[in-house]
Amino acid sequence: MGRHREFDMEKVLDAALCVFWRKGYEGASYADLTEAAGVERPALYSAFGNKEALFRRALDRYSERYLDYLPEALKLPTSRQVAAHILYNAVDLNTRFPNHTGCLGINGAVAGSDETEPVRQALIDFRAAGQAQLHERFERAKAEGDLPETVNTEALAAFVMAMTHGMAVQAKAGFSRDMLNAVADQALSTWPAKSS
Amino acid sequence: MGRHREFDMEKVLDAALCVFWRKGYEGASYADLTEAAGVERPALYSAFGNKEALFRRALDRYSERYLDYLPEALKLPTSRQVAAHILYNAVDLNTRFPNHTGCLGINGAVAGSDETEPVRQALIDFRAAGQAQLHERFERAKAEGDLPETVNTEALAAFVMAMTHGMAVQAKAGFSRDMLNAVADQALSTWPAKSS
DNA sequence: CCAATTTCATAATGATCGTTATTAAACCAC
DNA sequence: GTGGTTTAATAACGATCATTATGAAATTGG
Repeated sequence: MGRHREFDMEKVLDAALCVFWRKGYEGASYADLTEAAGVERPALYSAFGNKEALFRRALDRYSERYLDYLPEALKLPTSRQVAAHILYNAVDLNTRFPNHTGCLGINGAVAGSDETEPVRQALIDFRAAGQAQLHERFERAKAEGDLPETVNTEALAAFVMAMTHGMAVQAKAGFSRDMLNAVADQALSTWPAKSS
Repeated sequence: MGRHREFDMEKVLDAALCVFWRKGYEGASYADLTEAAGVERPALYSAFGNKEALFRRALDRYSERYLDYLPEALKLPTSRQVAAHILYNAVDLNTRFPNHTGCLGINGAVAGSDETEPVRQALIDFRAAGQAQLHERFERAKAEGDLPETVNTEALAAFVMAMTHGMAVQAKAGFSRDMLNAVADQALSTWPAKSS
């Protein structure tokens, strides 16, 4: 019994996601969030809890809705294809929406006040999870002979992630899609080949 | 005439720089700044102006005190040495101080509220200036035959900068110096050789 | 030594922050 | 329909934000 909820929680979450994506965790105020969502403050609190909980829900939704290219990439046959798929899709995602360029995993919080520390750590974990999957995939590639025995797969995964982070910063700075694709080309230009 | 200033402006500026370096522009409050500097609020305002002006002064000082490796790098004989000098020195700077890891150019502001927009833009310009110098140096390298005629020097400069940005994010996330050096190794292994 | 001037420290400014009482409206079971 | 329950909207909460009056302390020129 009781009154029915009048708003669509998914739409509200999408609106909040866009605000966080654009302004980051600390830069997004409840005034921004409620305006974007078209809902009053208490509705956000009753539906999602506090700001940190809302951000975590938005981050989850970000994974589900926009990062499907990551599991896709891991299924590709060669490590180079995996990396290329990730980098070019990251460029696409980082430049597709003029209202929120870059990546939530970076824009969300790189540095901030002590109060934002749990969110900053959540984003560190979020990025580390992607890197771990990539690392694992590269280990498999090494076992399959797709990568040389000498390669440092952990560093290689960190390198690919560093590229996505760096391009996300550049996308947020207004770099064009073409420019970022050229940067990705460069990153892939001499992928470690199985020498001998 | 009049009373003398009792604090050292350079030391106060250094203290403010460390706070911004650690918490970013938006995450650094005057409570943080005054505590670190050991001076009261009105002293900061009378000496530097408002928060934005203080940040800009801190950014200038950051360039002078910590980014001397950039002009050093540009003087090196080959483009590969230039890039290597930049990347390894960036790793060193990003991991040298446990209290403020990463890079002010990134930690300062990637995303934020609308109020922080001028500072965000100043950091974009700051990073663009470094990239432009690098681009120019690579153009010279091409003219000297150090780089192939076919290379996209703008994308190459953007690639090196993307690496520094990405590694700065990772340094702020707690990556070790050794790990980041391995990432830099990887970035340089993709360096374009003058084929044939 | 006095007057003018500058810096200092204390404390207050209005605004905005994230978070909730509070009350009216809408719904279901009975 | 009526009572119990959930949501909606208004408005307020204390805390903190960046910024600044205010007045005492300190210094120099006359």
